[in-house]
Amino acid sequence: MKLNTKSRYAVMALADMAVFSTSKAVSLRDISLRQGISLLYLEQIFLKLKKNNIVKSIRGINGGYILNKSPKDITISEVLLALDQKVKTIGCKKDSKKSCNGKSSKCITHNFWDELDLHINSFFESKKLSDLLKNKETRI
Amino acid sequence: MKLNTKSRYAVMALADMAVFSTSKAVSLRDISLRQGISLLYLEQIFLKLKKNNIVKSIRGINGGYILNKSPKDITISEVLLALDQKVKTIGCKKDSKKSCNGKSSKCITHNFWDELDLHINSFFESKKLSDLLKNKETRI
DNA sequence: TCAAAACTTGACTATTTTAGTCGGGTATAT
DNA sequence: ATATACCCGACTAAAATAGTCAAGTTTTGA
Repeated sequence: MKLNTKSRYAVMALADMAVFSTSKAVSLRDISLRQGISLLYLEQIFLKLKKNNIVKSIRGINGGYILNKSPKDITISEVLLALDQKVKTIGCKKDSKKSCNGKSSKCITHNFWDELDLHINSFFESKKLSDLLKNKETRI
Repeated sequence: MKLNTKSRYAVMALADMAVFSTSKAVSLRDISLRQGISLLYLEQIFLKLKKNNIVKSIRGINGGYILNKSPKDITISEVLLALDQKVKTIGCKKDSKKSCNGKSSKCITHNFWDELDLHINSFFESKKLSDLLKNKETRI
């Protein structure tokens, strides 16, 4: 059970932006150098962040990305969602008529997984980008 | 971010045992049929559960597995641990001298991932196998 | 005693996911 | 103009997942 690197990098990159500039454009090249994340990979990630209105882009020389909202208004939940990473612990097929594992009714552990999903997702919803910057002992 | 099926099946199977018998041996064949899980896969899973003293086995005809403790004394945490599935959200390499992403100090999001791990793992530690059986509306 | 039920174990494999890279764009400030 | 930086789809190597397979051993009931 692991968060994938794409999501982790997305959060790292946004935190970087929040630290270094909330007003003027930050280039992916700078983020790449500071955070040690592949530039090409960052492009892929920011494409999604942009599509989900978490950042906006400025093209051309001196261009880059800017946070679309204040860090205190950006939840980690919406960042993960942008990367298609909502927590989904169970594999019980909900889409079909049969609910769990081919059985006709809810499996015995079904409610538990729902509870787990809720527990994790509400954590992500409660956390804002600004919360990550609070600890002064953490550094880039 | 998903729990793997091995862990999910392990929890399902143990819940099945807790429902059907806490005293006499339950064969994997029965669990397989009731829960719709491959018998061969269950064998692999129960090997680990046994190694971690969560269940004990009885060989021969009418053999099977028995819970080693009361369902109220088995935490989900220890089940996942038996399946090598502790939650580990971040990939920052802690083992090397350099801590995060090749940088020499903690990355900006480091504490956040730690907090997340704690949040999830304490959930698993607080939940007992017996908690899963409480909802009378859930059925096999 | 002996066959069948059931556990034991390691090795193997197809499929899927992950973690990227590549190549060829387009926009824009200087 | 041209370098910088965003845009975007396609591709791929490596790892993880979700099992299966083969070849046992142990125990019990007939």
